[in-house]
Amino acid sequence: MAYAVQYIDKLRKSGLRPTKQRIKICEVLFDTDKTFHFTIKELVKIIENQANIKVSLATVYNTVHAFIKKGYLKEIPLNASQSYYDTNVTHHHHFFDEEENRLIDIHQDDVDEVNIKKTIPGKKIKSVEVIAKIVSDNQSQK
Amino acid sequence: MAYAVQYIDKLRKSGLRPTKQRIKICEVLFDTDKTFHFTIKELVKIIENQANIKVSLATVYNTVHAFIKKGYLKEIPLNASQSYYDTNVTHHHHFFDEEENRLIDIHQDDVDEVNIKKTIPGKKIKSVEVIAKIVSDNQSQK
DNA sequence: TAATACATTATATTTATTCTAAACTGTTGA
DNA sequence: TCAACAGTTTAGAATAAATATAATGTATTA
Repeated sequence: MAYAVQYIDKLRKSGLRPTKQRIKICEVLFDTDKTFHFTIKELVKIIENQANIKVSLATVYNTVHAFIKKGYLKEIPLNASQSYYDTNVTHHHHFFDEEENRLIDIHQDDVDEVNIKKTIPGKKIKSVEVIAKIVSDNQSQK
Repeated sequence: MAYAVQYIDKLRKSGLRPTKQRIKICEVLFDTDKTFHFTIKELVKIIENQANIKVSLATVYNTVHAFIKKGYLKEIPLNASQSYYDTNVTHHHHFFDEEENRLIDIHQDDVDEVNIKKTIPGKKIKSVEVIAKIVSDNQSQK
């Protein structure tokens, strides 16, 4: 309950009324120093395991999307059957291990700033994401 | 028919027998200087409009996936409901215009080489993709 | 050219996501 | 405080992309 006030604020700023379910979602997402990656299904499972509150898929989808729109969460661009989300909304990038279906953060400091020289008339860049796919390194040859 | 021999070769190297349908798919994908982006549905539509050959979704999926595995096509990492593919398999990046659901190439020359300092034990980098989301630039303030 | 192994197809299945509509709850103002 | 309203939750239905299935057809080979 420590952060309830913040969560109510976050929800209101996202245009959502603070309800039991939504506050529970906030607790799972933001009640820790550590950021993490998740899918909707995983988030539902975490909530089920942590609380005696029942939350429907629809509510979770709605809330997550509202937070993304507001910038409190980020969707990670990937070619996976499910969408992956990130509680870390600071500027950083990702490794994606397709063999293990695992995402790993790459800190901003570990990549030089991506500087794109090309521009598109009437458009501005909203975000720049680097996705580096990694695979098992079965001994470099020789 | 000009490139039939190449296509048969591409198919065989991908572990596929050259059939009418698959050669038609090759013609649509590779019978031009220009590279392009496509979804499976779009590809099926192009084939239907160009040929009197009927090709099922399943065949198109199978063939496209075999080509991706072999490196003749690339899948573009995105959060869209459908998968987007690219006939340009050279090293380059993309703008994604979410408002118009449109992909635009960014040539290698228009981005500095992305140099990732972090490494993951036992893993090597297979590919590095930059996705820059763009939105309408409704006048920069002031 | 016959036998075999692989392909094609229509259709069914699976699964993530979105939609719907009925029941419920937070909010507002009297 | 409470009634009325607007927004919310939910189970289940709907949608749609992608994959699987199995019967029929075709390329390959010896």
